[in-house]
Amino acid sequence: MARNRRSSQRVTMGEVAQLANVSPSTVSLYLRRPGEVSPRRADKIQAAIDRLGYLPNTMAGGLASSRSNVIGVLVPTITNSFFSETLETLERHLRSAGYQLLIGNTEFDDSREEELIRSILSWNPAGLVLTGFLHNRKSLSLLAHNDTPIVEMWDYGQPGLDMVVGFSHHSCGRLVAEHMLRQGRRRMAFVSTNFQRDVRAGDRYHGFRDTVEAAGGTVELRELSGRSHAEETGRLTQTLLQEHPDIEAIACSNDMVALGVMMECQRQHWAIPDRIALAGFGNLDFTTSTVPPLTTIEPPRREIGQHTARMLLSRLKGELPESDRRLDLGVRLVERQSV
Amino acid sequence: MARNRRSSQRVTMGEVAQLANVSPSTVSLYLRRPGEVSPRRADKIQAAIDRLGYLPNTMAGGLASSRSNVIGVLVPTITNSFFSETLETLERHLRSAGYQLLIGNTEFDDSREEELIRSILSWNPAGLVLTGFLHNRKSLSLLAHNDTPIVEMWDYGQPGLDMVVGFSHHSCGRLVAEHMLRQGRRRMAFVSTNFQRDVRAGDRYHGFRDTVEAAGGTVELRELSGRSHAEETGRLTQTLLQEHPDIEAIACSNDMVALGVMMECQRQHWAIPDRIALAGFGNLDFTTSTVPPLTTIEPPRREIGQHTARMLLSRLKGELPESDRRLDLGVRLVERQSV
DNA sequence: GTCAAAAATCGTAGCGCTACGATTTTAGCT
DNA sequence: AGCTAAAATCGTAGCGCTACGATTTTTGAC
Repeated sequence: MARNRRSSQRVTMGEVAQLANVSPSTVSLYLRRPGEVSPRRADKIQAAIDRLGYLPNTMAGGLASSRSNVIGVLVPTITNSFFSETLETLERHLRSAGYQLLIGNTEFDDSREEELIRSILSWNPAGLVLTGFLHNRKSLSLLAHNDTPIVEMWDYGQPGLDMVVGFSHHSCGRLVAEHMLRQGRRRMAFVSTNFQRDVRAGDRYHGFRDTVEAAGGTVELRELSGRSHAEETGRLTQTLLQEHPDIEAIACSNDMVALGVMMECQRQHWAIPDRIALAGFGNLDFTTSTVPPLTTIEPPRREIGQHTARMLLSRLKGELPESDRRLDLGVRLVERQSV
Repeated sequence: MARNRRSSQRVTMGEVAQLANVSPSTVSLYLRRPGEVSPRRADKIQAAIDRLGYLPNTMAGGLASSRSNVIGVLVPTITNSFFSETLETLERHLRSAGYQLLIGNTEFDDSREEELIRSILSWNPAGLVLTGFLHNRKSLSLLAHNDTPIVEMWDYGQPGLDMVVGFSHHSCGRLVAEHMLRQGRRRMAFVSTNFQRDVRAGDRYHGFRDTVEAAGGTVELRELSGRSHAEETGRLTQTLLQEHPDIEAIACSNDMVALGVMMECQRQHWAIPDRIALAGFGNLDFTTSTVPPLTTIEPPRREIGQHTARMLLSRLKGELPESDRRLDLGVRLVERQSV
């Protein structure tokens, strides 16, 4: 059944034109602006398209128009509901506007990010979405030589390259700290994924520590070696509370870490929140189901996707004023029973 | 600073050639097969590329060679560690072989899948990766008129369109059932996400029910209205156990559902596993941290990605015999303390 | 019926690159 | 030095489409 040599793309616009008895230009026009073709031809063209199973060749179109419907998106990892929900929303909004997402995984590594930026720019994308403000020197130079619209998302508070949609991670830390202080806690700890890996976790820590210390409290820091891992988190929690048995509250860089801490507390029979208050970050699905339900920070995951899409789209239409290129979506403390 | 009208792609291969004092063909050759260019020119060309910040235009290249380095991947949702881990692995393996992933979200909707297939085929992709065997009529016809290599992943046991990498969901159900039967349970229930939405959850249910009933047990089915939602799961569990207080074991279509059930059991003081045995599917991160840790099925998430990539790559090199186009990776029961 | 204006259609010239055969250069002999 | 084979380089002709100005057809006022 394998008909041709290779190239799955067989039917061309010219063949459609021939069958419909019009010129290729008319077919092209019909595809791009159907309203400008007379109904009679439009029907014949559509019939020919259906009959032949014609699919336009995106590359040829993109080359000829020197525009592309590609938007590149780089996230540290898609294995993480933070970014995957943003991606899903972003995808939905951009696709309905006719754009195609090219997704890349930086794995929290800026030289990988550079490689991906290079690869995506070679598609001549209509836009580019990056996570955070941290890019290496070469990436910055690549982007500087390029007038592609760029959104930096999931952070806020630095100038940024072009457009910014996110929230302040420092505020997240502050919010948790204020809540714990309000509950009368003073001796705190912060258990975190690795700062090297995730700079934004570092920002949350600083917001937490600054607020606690300003109120006369203390913060003990524990950093995991990599991403959150239940076993390591358990061990870390155990030694933390052996060394500092007076700790009254633990803030975590994210909900997975908080879950690890919570399970260790259950094993050790340290009651939450009576003996130890606990808070996370992310408001992941399971946080409503733990016992007790986890107090956490709700980051605007889907909103980031939605507003990134909106900004990019209006920017591409050339109607986004300079003043609207920066958006702080803020965060919300979700008060449950763990603090 | 905005120099040109539009088109972020400014420097062409011709300009590089001019600066390096060679013809454009030589630059092209250098980029594609560097070994065939003399070291002297190679250096000059590389210098020119660096100096001008040249980035090749993927679309032009793709059009000219009528090949593309694009591989389309369709998953039901990326907001789910099942698929996102497969995607991450797939991405890593394929990118290192020079391919670019075009990811689409079908949202468990086959007309959306069709639209995405159309959109991806218009890129003239080198390969296509789909989730499962269920595709609508038009999708099948699109694919039939097209000799793009296709992998259907995350399932096994049907003929498939071309290549298949996955495991049997029926076996997952059977494995859980056998384990529960071994523990002496007979009156069972299955709490599931919606079958309409996720056909594979239905297969797991059938595997479970068939095995239990063959051993003389009973299975009560409860289906959620959509994706797993902690609150609805809790309600469903409560009424299930009111109506059938003799139930001794609950199998769930996935770990999130199992977590919802577990939390409801805790609220109602039904001891797990003494009063009720519980099992999930997926072996998600949190399953080691629950109390008690959850018995579940480990699907080969990363292996699917890895073998899909391997198969696709060797197929693209034309060296994958017909006999190696189908791979059952199997699953493993992870015995913890909930059953 | 005639004619100008508007609408519809068409032809041509690329977009930036690759494939491949033609041509030039180099290397290795005698 | 002269010659041949191999290696390196180049020129040309597209890939399938879009942009845009030129041409043809239609419309409707008189």
